[in-house]
Amino acid sequence: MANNFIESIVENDLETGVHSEIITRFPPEPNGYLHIGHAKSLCINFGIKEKYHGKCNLRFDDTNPTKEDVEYVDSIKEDIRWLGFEWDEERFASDYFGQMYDFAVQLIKQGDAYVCDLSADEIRETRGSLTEPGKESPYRNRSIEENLRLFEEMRAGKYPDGSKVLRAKIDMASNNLNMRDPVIYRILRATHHHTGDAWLLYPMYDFAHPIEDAIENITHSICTLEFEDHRPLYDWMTEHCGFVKPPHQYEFARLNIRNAIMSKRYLKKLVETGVVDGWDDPRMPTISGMRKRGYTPEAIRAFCAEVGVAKANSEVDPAVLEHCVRDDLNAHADRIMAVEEPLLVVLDNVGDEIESLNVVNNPNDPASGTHIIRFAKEIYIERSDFAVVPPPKYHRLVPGGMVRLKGAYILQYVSHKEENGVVSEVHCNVIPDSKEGGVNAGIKVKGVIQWVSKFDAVPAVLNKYECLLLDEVDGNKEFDDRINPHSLEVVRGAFVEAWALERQEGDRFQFMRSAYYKLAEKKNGEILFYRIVGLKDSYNK
RNA sequence: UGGAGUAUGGUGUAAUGGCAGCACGAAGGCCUCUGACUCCUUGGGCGUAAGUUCGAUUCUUACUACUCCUGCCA
Repeated sequence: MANNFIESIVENDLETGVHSEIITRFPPEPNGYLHIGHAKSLCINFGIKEKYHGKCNLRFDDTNPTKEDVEYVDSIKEDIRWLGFEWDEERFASDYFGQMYDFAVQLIKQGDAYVCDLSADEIRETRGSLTEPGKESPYRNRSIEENLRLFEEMRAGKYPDGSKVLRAKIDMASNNLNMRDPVIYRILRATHHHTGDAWLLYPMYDFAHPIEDAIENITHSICTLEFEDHRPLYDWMTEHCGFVKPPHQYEFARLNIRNAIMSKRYLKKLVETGVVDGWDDPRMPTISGMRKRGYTPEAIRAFCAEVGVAKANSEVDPAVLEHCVRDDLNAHADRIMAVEEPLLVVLDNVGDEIESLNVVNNPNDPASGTHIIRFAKEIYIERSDFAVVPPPKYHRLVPGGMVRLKGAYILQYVSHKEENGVVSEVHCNVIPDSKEGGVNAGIKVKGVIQWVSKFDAVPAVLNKYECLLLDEVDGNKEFDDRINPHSLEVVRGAFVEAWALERQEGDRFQFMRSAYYKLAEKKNGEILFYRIVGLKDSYNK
């Protein structure tokens, strides 16, 4: 059953025998890190591979050496693997530079391409406008022999950068600007990250991409909407290069998330200007940033499935993404307890002994196992979990009230101390035999709160990263006015279970006082948590 | 009259010439050793106008709105 219009096309092609095997491709230009928008494309292309038992190639579309770098190809591969996708062939567009050159020669011989001496400015000026046709280049009707010689000389380095280009000879009067004799080769003396200095002639996307697809026998070349106008040129290219069973291009609307920065250009600027720490800064909507912040591959893939594929431009509510993360973490993340703003609770009827308690790692997942936490006379609870004057419907500890310590006993209020109007200490008694399974375990209490033993608490740093947001105040499209990076808020004085220290880096944790967190790194003996996403809070709203 | 594309609840996305479904969000409630989750309930939609038809969200036309297109970027 097709989930979207592209899958419908694929299924139809399969049923009618147009294709017996589906081959897609993911063709990033290695000029930046992958972001959540790429995840959508990944899910579409690899999703088709998986669903219809086809293939999907990873191809680096590296036709512009001035913008590309190996750092990016490495990161892209890492991110795709992390998301759980396996590509079939791994290629570089630059692997085909030799073949592309031959196709260019073929076009020249067919009279379908010519060497043009116009400058970039002149080409722009003679291209016409949206409403007016362009003017034909004075070099348009050079002889095939002359074009062949000139093109060979361009390759040999006889001409300086920008002095000559190869153009497809199509139609300067076309309503589609892409068909007005598009440039297909330019001279660029730049060292290529993959081919070094082997070439100083580089093909343009519109020429290269259909050829790359055709060489790899791609059946469905899926790209974003802005390439719709390029499709006639794509088809012209495969036809004039003589491919008998050419690939076809299909377009979908790119992903937009409300208030999130999704443009690679802007993301790059954030990195270069030092607004963020790097492409993997937890505030970045990059795959690596989201990974660092604690998002799971499963959550990201679920999000892409939820968002769907269509041709209408839209803006997804970030709440959908947050829901997908919560959903996955709720099912799979181990729980620990933590308090952000500690309040000391002294248990008057507890001696100096330490009691080990066995608690489940994840109540939703029996296979997740258990771990030991230690209970003692002095514990910390969250400051907001005690209220001298409770607001209506308060479900936590109040003077005269009872509350359960998660994983341990029921607590009964005895007294509290205040300094300058601030609660400094609370005294309670523990209800005997009120642990799970105890005779008093069934006592109805107002609620359940988290706690950490004072002697066993591990100091933690909570990094409350928030997403980078667009400032919507005036709708100004200018970059600098729209970026509104939330400042990093580090909360010290927080404590987590000692058990957290024993965990492996990269393990996922939750503590659900008011948010989800992931243990991100240990630094200088401290544990660093990143806040991923807020929970719904039916009390505070 | 430049060309191309799109239009379904607040958001995203389906299906269909005949009851418009799902998810997120929202509102209310039950439950709870996570005020989470689960569960229950509620509200909310086919851009406008004509036409074809017994019947149109679906087909046709016009209109309107939005997006993309004048890189030797991809």
